[in-house]
Amino acid sequence: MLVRYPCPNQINEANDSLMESNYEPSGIEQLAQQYWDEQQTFKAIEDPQREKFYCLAMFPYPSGKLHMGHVRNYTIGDVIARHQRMLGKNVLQPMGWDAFGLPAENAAIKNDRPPAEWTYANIDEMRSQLQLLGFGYDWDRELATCDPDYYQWEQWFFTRLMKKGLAYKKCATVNWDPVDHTVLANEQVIDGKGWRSGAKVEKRDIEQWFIRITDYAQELHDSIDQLDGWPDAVRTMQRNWIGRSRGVEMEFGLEGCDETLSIYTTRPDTLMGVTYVAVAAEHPLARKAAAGNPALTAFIEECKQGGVSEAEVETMEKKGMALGINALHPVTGEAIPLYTANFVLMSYGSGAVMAVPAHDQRDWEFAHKYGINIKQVIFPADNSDCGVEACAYVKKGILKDSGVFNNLTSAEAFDAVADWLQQHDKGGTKTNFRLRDWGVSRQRYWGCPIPVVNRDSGETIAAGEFPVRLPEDVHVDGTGSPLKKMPQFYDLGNGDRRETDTFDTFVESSWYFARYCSYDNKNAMLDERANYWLPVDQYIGGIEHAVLHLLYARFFNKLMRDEGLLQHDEPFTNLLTQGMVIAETYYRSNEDGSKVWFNPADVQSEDGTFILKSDGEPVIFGGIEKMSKSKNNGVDPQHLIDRYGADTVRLYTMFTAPPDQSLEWSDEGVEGAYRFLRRLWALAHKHADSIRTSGEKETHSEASADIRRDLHTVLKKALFDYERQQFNTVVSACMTLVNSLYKTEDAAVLREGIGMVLQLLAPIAPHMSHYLWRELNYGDDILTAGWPQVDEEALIQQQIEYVAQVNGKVRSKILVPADADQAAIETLALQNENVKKFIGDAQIRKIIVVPGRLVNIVAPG
RNA sequence: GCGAGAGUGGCGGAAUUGGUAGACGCGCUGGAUUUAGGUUCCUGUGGGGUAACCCGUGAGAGUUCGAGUCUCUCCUUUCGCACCA
Repeated sequence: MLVRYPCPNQINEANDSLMESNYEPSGIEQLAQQYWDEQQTFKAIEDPQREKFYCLAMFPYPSGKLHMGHVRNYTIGDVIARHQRMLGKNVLQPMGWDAFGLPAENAAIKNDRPPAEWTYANIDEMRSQLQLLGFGYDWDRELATCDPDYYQWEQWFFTRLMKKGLAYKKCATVNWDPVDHTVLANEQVIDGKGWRSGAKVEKRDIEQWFIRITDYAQELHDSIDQLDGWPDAVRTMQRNWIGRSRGVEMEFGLEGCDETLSIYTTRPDTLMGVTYVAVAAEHPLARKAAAGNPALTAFIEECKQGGVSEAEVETMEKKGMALGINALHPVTGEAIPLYTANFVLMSYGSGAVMAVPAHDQRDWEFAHKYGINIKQVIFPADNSDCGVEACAYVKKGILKDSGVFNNLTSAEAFDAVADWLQQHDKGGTKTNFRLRDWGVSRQRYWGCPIPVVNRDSGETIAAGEFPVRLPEDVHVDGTGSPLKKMPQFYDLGNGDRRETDTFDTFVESSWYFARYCSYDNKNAMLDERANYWLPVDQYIGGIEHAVLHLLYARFFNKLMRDEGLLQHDEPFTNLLTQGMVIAETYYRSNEDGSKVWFNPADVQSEDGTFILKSDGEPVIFGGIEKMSKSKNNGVDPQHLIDRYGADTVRLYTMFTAPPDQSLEWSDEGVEGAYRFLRRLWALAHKHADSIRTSGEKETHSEASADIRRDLHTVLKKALFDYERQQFNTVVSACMTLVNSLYKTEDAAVLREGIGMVLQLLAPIAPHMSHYLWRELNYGDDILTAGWPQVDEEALIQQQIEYVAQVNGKVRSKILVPADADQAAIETLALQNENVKKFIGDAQIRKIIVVPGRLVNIVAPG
């Protein structure tokens, strides 16, 4: 009997062996998963004697069903985890749920169902889909961020930060929907209007909690240098986001009052060219000036409109209005007009900027629009012509018309201006960061309650007991957080009111990687096990998280370290940023300009146009976009698993594109992946008997030696590609191996080659690899069978084919004995007829030999 | 607006990192098997040319014996921009 364990789908087959039938994935996938289950293969146990490997893919938001982006993300993670396991490491690969967030509230409004219920149902559905795909998770460690056992530690930790002064309250600007009376996320602001009400969104300042990430800006910036396992693009983006800059901070006086206005600039060399100062519309100076000035009042009202996102603020039309008050230049004492402008945000720095139109393009455009003076003070060092009539001169140079700073270079002027300000007690140099403190308050229900109590006296105190439990039985109607309507939640008596804001969900995702290590600890946030597993050896997730999530997680790691909970400085040693899964989009326009999107599966191409299968009428091609519900271009992984099995889905996502590039969906491509697995299955089936009984390296004819050289050459490349995580070419290599093996009948070579393919494929298509490994008598468990090794002797060849070039162009190919020296190679090349022909009468200037590759004869004619 | 990427056959992509451009797969051509369709197997497949050869990696310049790869300019496109996750 060949079947070692029962298979429910195959019991009615006439033959007992699955090997005798066509490739039928569901049976072998169930068997393999059952085996891993029984063996507890993926249960992670701390063992200081073994080298650990912590492999983590970013946990999903439980939005409903798994989508292809998830499948891709978790397949990459599982391939890496299984590969490391086969290399002998003690692997931890956990899974959990980033379960708080806005979509649950939207679904609650739509379906009149509490967010908790919806979330837990989604988690159940998605968990079973992940299990179908055969991912090797230690499910004992599963966590959900909406579980009080999880978020109580976050609440406890926040109160520790409060005690250290690392958490504090201040005013910040939010998007306000004046009709729904609710705060909107940037995502909910569409063209400056609320997404549900359609009302024009306003800016509003409210009190919120912040965490002092700026206290760690320097360390977060400097330790990027240590992250050499991260893509350069991500490191650069983080560096730019933190935005360390050296500049000067100074005080501008105000005409007719004792107060001063603090302003920071990275270009103090242009200080003598300042011709106006702009403040935010919410700035006290602007409000004061607006009293009794209807035009200015109206303008300030207008500035309140629109959203708060930086992209929106930076791309809108720049507008301003003079306040009729003057600032005083810190050096000359000259009166400088004050403006209020819509692009200056109150919650940004001091809410005021100095403007030098001659040397900053945005200031230049603003000055032109409002007829403000433009004063050039920087000139090119080489005296070349550079007027500022057409645009600002933004380069550095020599100072003129700058009083005591005349004739200095920009660099010299930087220090001279800073010194002057310092001596006159008006400012000095300052290192600044673009990074702002992290606002963590959200005026939403489905999140972790911020564990503080507001007292009648205005005092705010930390909660004393954890968890501060979020009530789950609620009704959400879209007009603000239900918590605000629940005295049983917030009213603590004696005028004490529990905070009804919740945390930004980025707080939960900033420390989950550590909690997996101490998942069952009821008494502490983390324990010693965290120091065994951390840092995460391989982190995998979308490039869209390059800045925010990854920066916050790095920050939290350092906070936890400084609380004594962890030892290491950085949470993620290696980072792989996977690309998106994209597909074609098709639509029809409605009369009102809105679009109806059709799923690509329902569209077919006919004579270069696209038609909907159901009605035969044309649809418009909308480009290739990220798979999404809104564009209706998603592919349901469940259908694919049902039809082709998990191995085909996994193989396809690995084969179609390298992990870090976007993956364009193709139904034909899935067929191709399925075809390859069938071809491998058929090859194994054809030779099953001889493979089972063959020893390795028994008979080797010359033809077999050639095939073995091909096999090991391809294996060498595949092992290299595993190391650099380029899995698409690993799959290519497996296809090449199978193609080669179809050309031999040598049982020993077949046994060696098929074993090689199964091992290379074990991380990618684990079910079939597991099954065939046992069926063909290679061993009990392919995961514990080690990792294939290249036989260097098999690679040796007597003659090497060289490319013969003349002047860099390929003219011929020559066979060269493997031990030939440079002179012999040159001679062979020069003897070649075609090479001779192309040299002709020209004089040979140089001959370049690249060992093992090519010879290039330089003979320009 | 600011920051970071990406452009290679009909399509997805490869090129051992400056050394034969197009591996592997999809699609397509022709053939075999099949009652037929499907499956499977074999063959060919960047463009031009009878051929010798010539031209080809978004466009244009540059460095080099040699450039898809390095440098500069431009074009197109994707991602992020602090309350989507």
